[in-house]
Amino acid sequence: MELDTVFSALGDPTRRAILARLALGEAPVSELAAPHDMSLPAVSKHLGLLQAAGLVTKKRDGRVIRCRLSPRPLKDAAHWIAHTQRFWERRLDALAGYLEGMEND
Amino acid sequence: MELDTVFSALGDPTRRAILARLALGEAPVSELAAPHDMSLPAVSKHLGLLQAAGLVTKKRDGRVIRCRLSPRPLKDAAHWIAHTQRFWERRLDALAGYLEGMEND
DNA sequence: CCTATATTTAACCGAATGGTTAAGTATCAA
DNA sequence: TTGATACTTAACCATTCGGTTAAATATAGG
Repeated sequence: MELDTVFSALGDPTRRAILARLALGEAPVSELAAPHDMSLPAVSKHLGLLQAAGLVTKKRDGRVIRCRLSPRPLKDAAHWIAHTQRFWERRLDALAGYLEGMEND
Repeated sequence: MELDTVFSALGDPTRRAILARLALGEAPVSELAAPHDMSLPAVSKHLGLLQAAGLVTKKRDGRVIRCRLSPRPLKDAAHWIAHTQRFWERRLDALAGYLEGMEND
C-alpha cells in the first residue's frame, strides 16, 4: 500500500519540515538542506524517501535539482484519517442515540 | 514531537487495520489480533506502539483487556496535513493570479 | 489449590532507518 | 582541460522495527 510509505515518510520531523518548506514553493536540494544540522547525503536520503512515497518530484536544472511538492499522496493520507474518524464519530452518535433512548425508559 | 510517533504508527498496515477496527467500537486484544496472520505477541507490540502514540487506550476488565480508539492524535495528524496543503494551495492560487495578470499584458 | 484463559515480557533474528565520511557524477565557467 | 559547484552513491555503523518462540503474569472458575 502506498499509504505505508506516505505515513512512514511523514513520521520524521526533518521530512515534515522539508514538506512544509516545499508547500511555500519549489526549492533546490541545497536550500532544503540548509536549515538542518546534518550532512547533505543525509538530506539527500530523506528526499529519496519522500520521492519514493510520491510526495516530492525532482527536476534537474543545470547543476541544481529543483524539488516540488506533489500533494496527491497527502490528500490520500488525509482521506484515510478522515474516513476512520468519521466511522468513530458515527459510532459515538449511535451510542449517544442509544443512551438517549434509555433515558426515555 | 508527538506527530513523529503518530505518523510512524500509521505507517504500518496492521496498525491501520487495528485502528479501523477500533473506529467501529472497542474490542479486546484477542479480537483485534484474530484477523491478522501473526502471533499474539506481535499484535501486542503493535498495540504498544499505538498506545505510545496516544492513539489507543487499554483497560483491564477481568482477564480481558479492552482497547479503545483515542482520536485526538488522529485529529492532530489530519490538522498538520491540512495546514501544509493549505499553504500549497494558497501558493498555487498566487501563481494562478500572477499568470492571469500576465495575460492582461 | 490447580488449571485454563488472556495477555505481556524476554530474548533473539533479519531488515530497514537515520546518520556518518569518502568517493563518484554532472554541469558550469574560466 | 581544469577546477569549482551541486548532488548522489557507496560503505559503514548503531538503533529501531516487525516478526518469532518460550517463559512469565493475572484472573476466572472448579
